[in-house]
Amino acid sequence: MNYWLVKSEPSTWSWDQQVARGAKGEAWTGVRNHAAKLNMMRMKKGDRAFFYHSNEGKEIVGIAEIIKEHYPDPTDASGKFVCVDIKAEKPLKSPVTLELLKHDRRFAKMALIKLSRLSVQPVTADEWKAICKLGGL
DNA sequence: GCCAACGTTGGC
DNA sequence: GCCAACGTTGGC
Repeated sequence: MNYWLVKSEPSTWSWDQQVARGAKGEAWTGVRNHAAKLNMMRMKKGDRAFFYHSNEGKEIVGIAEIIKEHYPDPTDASGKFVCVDIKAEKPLKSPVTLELLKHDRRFAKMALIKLSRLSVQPVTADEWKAICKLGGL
């Protein structure tokens, strides 16, 4: 299984809204960046992704599961970009903030720290485990 | 195909 | 609200 991190501004699409969608999940649309697109194309059904709130909160709030692999983004008229479907799996017991990650050397290589604008990014198994632990899981 | 101008993201 | 980083666009 591979691990990922996806970002959303809570004012646009929040973890609570994701949870409210339940098992049917929601299409993760609107990504218009090729690096992020390539990451989405590498996602497999059953992969897990951290759900990060950018701008407001700036913290990882939950874990989502990829339930449908990439297909053309219906919100993209050009047809060049893709989306995947994800569903909320479970929240972190305590959110893990960007502040915390920045001050822990284990996460210094994460795209979240180094490439702050990349909205869909890979997470290593080690990073995944460490963040789950920090989040109380 | 280069590069300046411009737009967007997202932390601060 | 500012600005750094970085992606995209368009003139040449």
